[in-house]
Amino acid sequence: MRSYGEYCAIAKSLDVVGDRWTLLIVRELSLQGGCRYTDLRNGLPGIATNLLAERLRELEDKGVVTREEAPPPIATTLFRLTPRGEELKPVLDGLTRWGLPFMTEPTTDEAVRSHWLAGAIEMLLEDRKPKEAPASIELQIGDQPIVLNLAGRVDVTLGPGADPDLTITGSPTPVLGLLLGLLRRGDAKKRGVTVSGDAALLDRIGGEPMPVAVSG
Amino acid sequence: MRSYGEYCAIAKSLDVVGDRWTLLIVRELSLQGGCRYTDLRNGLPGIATNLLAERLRELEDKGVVTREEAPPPIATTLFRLTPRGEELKPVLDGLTRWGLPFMTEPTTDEAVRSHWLAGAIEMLLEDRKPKEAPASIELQIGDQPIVLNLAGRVDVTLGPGADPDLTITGSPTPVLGLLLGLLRRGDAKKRGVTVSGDAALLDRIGGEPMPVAVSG
DNA sequence: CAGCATCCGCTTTGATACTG
DNA sequence: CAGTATCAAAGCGGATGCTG
Repeated sequence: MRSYGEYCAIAKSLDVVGDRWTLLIVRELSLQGGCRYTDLRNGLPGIATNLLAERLRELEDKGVVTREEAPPPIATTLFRLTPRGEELKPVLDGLTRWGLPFMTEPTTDEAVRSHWLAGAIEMLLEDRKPKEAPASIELQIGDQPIVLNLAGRVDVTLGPGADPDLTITGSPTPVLGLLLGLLRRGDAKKRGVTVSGDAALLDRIGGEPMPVAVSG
Repeated sequence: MRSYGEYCAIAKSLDVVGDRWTLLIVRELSLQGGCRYTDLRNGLPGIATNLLAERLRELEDKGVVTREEAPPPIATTLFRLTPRGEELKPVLDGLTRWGLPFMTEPTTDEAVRSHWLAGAIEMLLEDRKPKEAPASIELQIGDQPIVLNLAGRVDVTLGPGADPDLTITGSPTPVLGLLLGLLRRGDAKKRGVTVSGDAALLDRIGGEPMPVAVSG
């Protein structure tokens, strides 16, 4: 990308991560940790493969990403954020927060990936009864289950959980609305959400009040 | 800009503010408040005028910017951030922080504007002796003076201050280094910084420790 | 298959000139 | 002052092909 040529910290940042796709690549690496090229393509539907390769090279040059040539047993290249790259987390969090109001029900042509939602969920939810016994909630909303582990704080992992205490199934918006306490259980049910297990756990979690679209 | 088509808050944000120049336009309006078209052009050296016009229209459509047709006595259009636009501040702050390490001495082809630096300064500095009498420091580093008003907190304004207690002149990097406490007064002097007035005020201000380039 | 590189048509950007 | 209009250059998207 052509530099803005401004002696300004914001412009300098955008000189590095302001290109199309670049911050989304950082998002992938931030949410998923080390990724293979193929994992990245999967998490960035629609990116042209040459662009992905080029962006990765640029990010490597600029010290945001490292390329790890894994030894024989794995035999694949792993891309990873450098510490400097990890420092972009506050920027990603800021964009996540700001973008939440746009998260109305996904249209049919929109890609949905569980790990994209996992980041937002982890940022937004808290364990309101941190002294109670650990418990887990499994969400069925994307391409794979999302597991919320409650144990003083809310820890989010992907993939099927071992015997969750509560399972929630439905489309993204009302499920998120239910989790955030913006939608009552009855209203969520009307919008196709299924709750099975220890529903009391819903009162245990919650987020700061915010006017997100998921409530609408 | 073509939408990323992802059901992800970050991608949704970038669908709105991810275009080239867009966040810098938001920066201008955030730092300067209401701006005329010409003010924006001035704060965005290098932008093509058709692009500025197009971006402003898009931002207006998306509810980030409003256009105020001022009445006759002023007879000019004022662009302003909406409340939703103001909510981008955390994103701008995140980018400011992340970009600071890139702020080595500006090259000759880089534009320098005082108000770009003012935002970073206000974010980084604090009044460490909030109970002392109010005082002011004037910096001569950009296209216009920057005044730091110390009164429990550090308030930054542009334009010449009325009889500042301390005046600092020099090139941006060492002046910022001096302010942040990363550079001792002697070292700053060696790098061309002039300090005149109540130099004790330098101990009154300071920022959180951070490895910024201005120290180098 | 993973990790690219190349080619080509389309869109976006940049530079400049011009206008109410 | 606040924009349009125009056009060349750069960037992007999509398809395809190559290499270990």
